[in-house]
Amino acid sequence: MPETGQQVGTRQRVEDSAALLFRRQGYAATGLKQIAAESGAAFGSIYHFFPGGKADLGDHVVRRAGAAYRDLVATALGGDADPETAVLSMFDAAARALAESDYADACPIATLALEVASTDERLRMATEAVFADWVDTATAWFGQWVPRPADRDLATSLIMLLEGAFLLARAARDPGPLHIAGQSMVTLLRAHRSG
Amino acid sequence: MPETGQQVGTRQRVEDSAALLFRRQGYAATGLKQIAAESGAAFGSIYHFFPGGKADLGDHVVRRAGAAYRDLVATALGGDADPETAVLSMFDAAARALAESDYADACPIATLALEVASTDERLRMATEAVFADWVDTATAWFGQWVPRPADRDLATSLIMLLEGAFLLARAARDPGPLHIAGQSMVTLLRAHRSG
DNA sequence: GTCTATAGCATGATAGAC
DNA sequence: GTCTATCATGCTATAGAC
Repeated sequence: MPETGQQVGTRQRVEDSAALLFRRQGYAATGLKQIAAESGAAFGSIYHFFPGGKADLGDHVVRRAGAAYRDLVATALGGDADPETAVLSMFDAAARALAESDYADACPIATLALEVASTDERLRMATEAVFADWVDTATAWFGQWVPRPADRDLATSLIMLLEGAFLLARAARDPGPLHIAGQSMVTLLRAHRSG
Repeated sequence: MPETGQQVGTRQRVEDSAALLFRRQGYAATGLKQIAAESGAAFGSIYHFFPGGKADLGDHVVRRAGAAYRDLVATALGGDADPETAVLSMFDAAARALAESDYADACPIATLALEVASTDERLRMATEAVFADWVDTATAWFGQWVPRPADRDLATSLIMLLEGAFLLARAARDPGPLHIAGQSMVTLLRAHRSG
């Protein structure tokens, strides 16, 4: 079934709306009826595309949004030749996007990940796979300038600082933490390049 | 009404159970009936002590658990004379506590903070106040060895690394991120002391 | 594939007996 | 202060017409 024209199918509209709502208000607080209303899909269509119900939809959304955000961050990092400048501009871009969305669009899966970590093993494993993918991607990027195993430690610290900064920035409605995180990341990179 | 003996009142049992459940499964997924059952209190007692209902209870729990966790971290940091050793042992203690709770007890307010950041202004402000209090406390601690304004940047990075590490560690059921975060924090501290 | 209706069960909140 | 019953509403999930 080839896509004719740029029309967006019902399934994708459902996934997009679910991703947006899970990101902004979390998994438990988002109802399937709200997703149906937001996406313009009939309630029954959700169960047509995701027979396993909410958990099935959540699993798909986590993996799809996770891959998309990895590409977004990889693009933000890859544009520059100097790694320190690239790191700073990536955190700046994240800060700008967060403020422009009225502090709603931070990490697409962090809220859900914390909610399900101790309550839903299937969704927990989906978030684990996404974070591992992000760390792998960042490890390969840092590997251009830093030897093992420091590349992986830097990559893990990058994700941790970004996630922690998103948390503080959303709670305070202030982009400041993201800029501090960027500076700290530059300091860590310098220490590992000279050391 | 003086406390006679070490009996724990109904109000505190409700707060304790709510704090535990909010921490492990989040705010939206935790029902008042579950809190009543867990604490052994009658359902109506919750509304007796918290007339504003769930939001009222959540606000109290966030501030109380936030202050308790600040004291816990401050104690973990303050025990040692050497700041680098103190930072490492604090992250080690956090890793141990997390693993021993089967990756359930990480930050007491992070899940709730992300859930309410864009949906409940009163609770968002409660989490903002708690994080600001933590950063202030850590800033004063770093101020013993590092001049302004680096003390505040280090304090913010400490909280961000701790929160990001908790997220990755819970998702992967692995304490590794907390140890990497501790090492990165030591690197940041060294850079600011020599620089 | 789309859409509606509804079952079965939870929720937050309230009223009122004791 | 404690406890129970209940209301109105929401949820996930299912069944079945079209």
